Amino acid sequence: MTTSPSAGRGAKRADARRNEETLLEAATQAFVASGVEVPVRAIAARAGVGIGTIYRHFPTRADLIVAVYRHQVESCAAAGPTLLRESATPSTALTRWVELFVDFLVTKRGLAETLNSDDAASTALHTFFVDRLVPVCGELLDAAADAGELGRDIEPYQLLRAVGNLCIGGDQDPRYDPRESVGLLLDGLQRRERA
Amino acid sequence: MTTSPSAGRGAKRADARRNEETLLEAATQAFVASGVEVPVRAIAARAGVGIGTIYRHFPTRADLIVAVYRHQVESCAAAGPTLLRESATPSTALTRWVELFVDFLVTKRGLAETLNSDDAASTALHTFFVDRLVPVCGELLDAAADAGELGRDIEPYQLLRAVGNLCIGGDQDPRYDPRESVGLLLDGLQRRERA
Amino acid sequence: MTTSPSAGRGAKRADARRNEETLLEAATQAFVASGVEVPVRAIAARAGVGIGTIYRHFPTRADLIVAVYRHQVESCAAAGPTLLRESATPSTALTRWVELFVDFLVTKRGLAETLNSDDAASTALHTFFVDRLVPVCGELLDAAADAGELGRDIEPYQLLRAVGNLCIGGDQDPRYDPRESVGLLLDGLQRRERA
Amino acid sequence: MTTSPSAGRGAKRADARRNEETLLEAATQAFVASGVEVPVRAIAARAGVGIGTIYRHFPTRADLIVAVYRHQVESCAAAGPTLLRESATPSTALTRWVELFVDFLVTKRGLAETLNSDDAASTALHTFFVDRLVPVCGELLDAAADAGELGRDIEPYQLLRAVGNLCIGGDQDPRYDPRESVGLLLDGLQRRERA
DNA sequence: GATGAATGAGCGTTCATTCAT
DNA sequence: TATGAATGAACGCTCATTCAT
Repeated sequence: MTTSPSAGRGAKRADARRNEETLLEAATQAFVASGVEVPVRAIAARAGVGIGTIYRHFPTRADLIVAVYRHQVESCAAAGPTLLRESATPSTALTRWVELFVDFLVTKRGLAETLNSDDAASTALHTFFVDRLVPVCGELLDAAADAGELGRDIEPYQLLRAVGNLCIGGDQDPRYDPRESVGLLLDGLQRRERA
Repeated sequence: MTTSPSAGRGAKRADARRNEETLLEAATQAFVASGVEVPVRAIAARAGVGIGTIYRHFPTRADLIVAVYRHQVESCAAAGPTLLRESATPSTALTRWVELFVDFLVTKRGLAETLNSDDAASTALHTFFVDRLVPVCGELLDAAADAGELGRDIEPYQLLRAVGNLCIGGDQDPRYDPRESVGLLLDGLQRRERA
Repeated sequence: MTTSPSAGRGAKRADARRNEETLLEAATQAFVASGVEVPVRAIAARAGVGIGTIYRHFPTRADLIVAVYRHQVESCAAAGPTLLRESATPSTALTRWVELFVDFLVTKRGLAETLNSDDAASTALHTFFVDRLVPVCGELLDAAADAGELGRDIEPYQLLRAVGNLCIGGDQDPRYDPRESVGLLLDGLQRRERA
Repeated sequence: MTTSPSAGRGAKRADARRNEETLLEAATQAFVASGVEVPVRAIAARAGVGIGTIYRHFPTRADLIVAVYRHQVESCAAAGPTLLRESATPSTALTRWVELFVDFLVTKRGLAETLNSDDAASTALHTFFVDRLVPVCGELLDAAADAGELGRDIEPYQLLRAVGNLCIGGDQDPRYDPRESVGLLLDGLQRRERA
């Protein structure tokens, strides 16, 4: 983001930085169009750069995916405390936060699927999501529990995984609505006793 | 289409039949070890047969997958009416049936994932599951609704997909328990009012 | 399978003979439908016999092809002397005989092509044709030359190959007519002097 | 589409260009040795390059075949008008042009055969030949007809096919001489009346 | 730093041929 | 003798990854 032309050793940086931006945009589009498993070539072509350039900036596919979604994951993480402050109840904050997460996932074709793969690239991606979102989710769950609004104990990781899973295939199939599923899950969470 | 094991009028059938069993076992193991997308060669190697043998018995990957899981899906489908008869309430029957389905899915690594893929083979598999299980699930839901035990309307397909999704990655990761997720979902289903 | 209790060693023969007939018919049809390169399996399927049966009767593809066309090649060979006797001039006999040969070839999809291949099977086929037809063609050419009706000397093998080649692809392509080509060739043969 | 060897603005082009040459040479040799149906792997091996390199330069087999023969077909096409100008009579020009075509075909083992195949690659090749050579042949035929030197009407496509067919197997077999066959055919073409 | 040509392992699939039944 | 199940080499093709320019 530093545009200062004077910088000296920063000169190349500006170029590289811009290239990286281009790459991220292209990857974002490619992920939307073809899923995160899209061939690297396709991303390079979309960005109008050589394939080697991708590998220079992002040695593994995970690096690229993480980079593409970093901002949004950060936003989502940041939204937790905010929602907690601004919502009427912790439970409402939790619901709204989960909805944010779902909105994010269902608009990223193939992302939820990839979070469950077990190749090296996907594991790194998974780790990134977990590291950033589990703590936030934990705070929301704790607050709701402290307020006595939760009928059950649940680990934040368990909840995030459940929500993430429910989002898989959420586009493409008109007979399946991830939001409805997540709604049920959250209802179950708040229910005090079982039949 | 005659599957009766006694029927074959040819002498060779016994041999081929046994080979097919071997193949199915190998495929089952391979699916568990590497998911249903495992290369055909790997299955052949595991079974100790030539690659052509696989193609003779199962011309498409979908044929093989369906064959591998047919018995268990049929069992699951058959269990629906039985549970409905033998359980104290339709709601209990539904819960138990879903648990059967979950038990099936979580012990088949990669199966739940594959149900969400969109290549030809996976689509056939998906269709097979849907055709057999959606009607059964629908009966159970209807019975529970008629008994006033359901707090929400839900389409059987939607429920099955949600449950199936929650089972993804259910083994392998000790921090995630699909049964807990499904329990929450079912609780949410029975909940009458939302917070 | 032998139902005649009396027959002795001739009993099996009849069966095998009939089987061979069936095979030849099936092969003939298959050759027409898909060319002589049709997979062995397809011929077996068409004949309703096992694939092993083909290999028992016809160890190589050439054996089968030769068997299929033997009758017609023999007929063609036999027609030479007859035409020579019955035609007004040797030259007319030659023309008519070539026309017979052309009629044979253009109705056998892929046969003319195969006569030019160089794998083992095709070579055997080629040899069979040459052995039977070259002498006949030679007699006709000699007779025409003796009658002073030929403007040029030509070896019978050379002529047969030329005619055979002109027949390649004679079906299928409406823009090419082998008979016209052969007509030109024969005209050229009778022409006395060149421009 | 720019084929000018100097034009490339990238440094790498020279390298790739040379590699393409190598590929074309290897393909030419492989076609001669085994026909144009030679496996792609064999061409790659002959060129000493990876199989992917072939696909990079020539996405389909047809592209490769056309590339291999383009220059010579173009030369042949270009020779038509020249011969017409420089020959004593249109008929002589036609004869010489056909001889050029024959010289080309008989030195490309398997090429004439392939022109008659019907797979996608061969069809493309066929089309390329037809598109380039039929018009030229047509001009020569027209000129000869206008000069009253032709005894027969013939379509240029028909003539080219006949000549092409006569060249099949023209090497390899010392008993068959395509040039003699073509000579007869051309004689037949000029002959005014039939016996 | 950027490029994109080259690589080659790996995939699905076909089919001639063998051989146990 | 007939069968057809089994074999496995071979093919076309894709694409992640490396590396010379």
